[in-house]
Amino acid sequence: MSDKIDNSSSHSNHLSGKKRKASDGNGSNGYKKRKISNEDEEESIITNTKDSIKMSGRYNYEEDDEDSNIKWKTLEHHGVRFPPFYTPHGIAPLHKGKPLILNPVQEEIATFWAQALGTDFTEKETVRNNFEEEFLAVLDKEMGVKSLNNIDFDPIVKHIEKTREERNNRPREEKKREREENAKLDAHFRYCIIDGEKERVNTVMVEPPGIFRGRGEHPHAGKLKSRILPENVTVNVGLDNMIPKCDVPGHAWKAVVNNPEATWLGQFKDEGREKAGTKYLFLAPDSKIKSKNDIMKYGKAKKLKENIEKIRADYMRRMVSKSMQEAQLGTATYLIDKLALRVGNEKSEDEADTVGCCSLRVEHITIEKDNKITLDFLGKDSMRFHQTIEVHPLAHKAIERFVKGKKPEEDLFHLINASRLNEYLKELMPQLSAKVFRTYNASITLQNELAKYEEKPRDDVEKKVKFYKNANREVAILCNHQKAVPKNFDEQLKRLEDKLKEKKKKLKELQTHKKNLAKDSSISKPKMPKTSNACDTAIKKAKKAMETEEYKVSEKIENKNIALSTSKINYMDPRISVTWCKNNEVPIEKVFEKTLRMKFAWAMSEDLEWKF
DNA sequence: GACGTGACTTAGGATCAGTCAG
DNA sequence: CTGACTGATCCTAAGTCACGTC
Repeated sequence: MSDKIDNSSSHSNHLSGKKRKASDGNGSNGYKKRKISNEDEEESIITNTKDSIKMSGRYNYEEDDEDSNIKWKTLEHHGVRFPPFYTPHGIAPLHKGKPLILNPVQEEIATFWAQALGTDFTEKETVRNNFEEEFLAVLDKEMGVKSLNNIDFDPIVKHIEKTREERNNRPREEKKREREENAKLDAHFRYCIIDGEKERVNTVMVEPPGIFRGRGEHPHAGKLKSRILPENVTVNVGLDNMIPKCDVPGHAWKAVVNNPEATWLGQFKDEGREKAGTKYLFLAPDSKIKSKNDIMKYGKAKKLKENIEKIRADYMRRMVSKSMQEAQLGTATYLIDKLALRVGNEKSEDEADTVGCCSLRVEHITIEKDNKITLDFLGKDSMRFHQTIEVHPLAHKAIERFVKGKKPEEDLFHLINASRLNEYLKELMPQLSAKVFRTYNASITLQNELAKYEEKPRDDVEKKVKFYKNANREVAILCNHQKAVPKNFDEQLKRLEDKLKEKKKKLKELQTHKKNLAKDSSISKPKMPKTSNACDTAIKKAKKAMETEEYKVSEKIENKNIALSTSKINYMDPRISVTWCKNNEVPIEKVFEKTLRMKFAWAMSEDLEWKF
């Protein structure tokens, strides 16, 4: 196979596979399907229909107009990687004390379970029931297994532990070699050529089989994810580009399509799981396409900023409308704006019960006195939102009106939904949708917080970075970005606090020593400065060390369950950070790690005067 | 409108790799 | 040299939103 993509950015016309030939015929449902004459195999090439397909298979790119959906003209890549097939270990679990001999398919599934054992996950009733149902279904009837509880997976667990140990204990060299080999394989799939440019691909491997782990109380947690084979995978390739070779022997892609209206290189679906959606393999965040989308996203948020007064006035007006539906639109928009809530699309019974603004139920809200309300619900990823907030008196009144006479399980905003709300937002500003408020509010919060910084000449970079992180934290809190408290948080904190105590003690000692020295300059103590001047220097240093520790402790506490990274990656316009850093002489790498600097390369050279 | 779904962004946790103190 | 810690990267679930269909 050609390695052109791997090691050069030059155009490759020699990617593996066969060059596609001209097309014929029309197909169905959104794609145009064509057969290619070919000696030994049939390949169907599917081309996106919509408008362009009118032109019998070739796009006339010159005619692309502004609002065309075409995302690229040429796209060439090596397809997708598959995880290795399962190698049976032959260890039998015990069924009622007797070895249960499994075939490789059964054994693989038993091993998934054994791998998960020992965690809370496998103790959940839903998980056990789902897994039991699926596992028993693949066992042979004659085995007579009636319950998961009758199977002892311990032999497999032991085996897994042993192999893990062995793998860990391999010589350093061998591990390194394996890593390098893997990196090489990865590199083969890691890049594509899109519109003549070499770009990184974000994900190159399809998901391995295993046990589905939903978040929160997911009704399907514990079900099986089946092995994805090339027959489940569709690849998207430029019409005149090489078709990636399917290098799993004896297998072939489900389809090869030419869909320049989409940016994915590959997509796959676990046909065994009805409710599972299509998964995609996309480009990396530093790619042109992703960057362009990001720029547009922040552009929209900035536009919202310019119109925010007008928009707020509008939804406040609606909030008091006689029409209940209008009032709900206004109030929901108010909450989305004020609390940075997500819009809240409807969800099915087959998902965890989480909500956003439009799907809030009466049971999620408590009306308090003094214009306050308490919101308590599970949002995306089953993250809890629990806050008591003072709202505008009119909002308070409106909410009282919506709640009246409803049962706890009824919708707070029963006359609207996410798409109705977004429709309304479109009237206010073209392209406006609910999520733009989150981007806007995150960005404006960061900017306002950072603007509070008045440089004290003596502030060093460390202090400035601390200030930045505090601003970042405000945004994370606004967006309710949380993380699990680390398992041994208390120990870790204690260790830090001990260290701080030590530094404090050290400082005290130095200070007393200095006083003593002043009384009697002949005093000499081991490891202590000899002169008053030397004391001053040492004290200064010790103070600094103490402050650093102090900061570590407070950061640890303040970030206990707050995730700063999500807002950095997705919400705060990077130009705010870039310009603040430049204006305050903070090296950008102190606040943006390497991947962020790559993702936001487009923002790195922004003018000092730029404002969100 | 309700509903399904395609394509994309957003999300937290797991894992990996490098670092640092003991 | 080792084990704990940390930051970066990987993984994939879970949202949003537009669009087509009925």
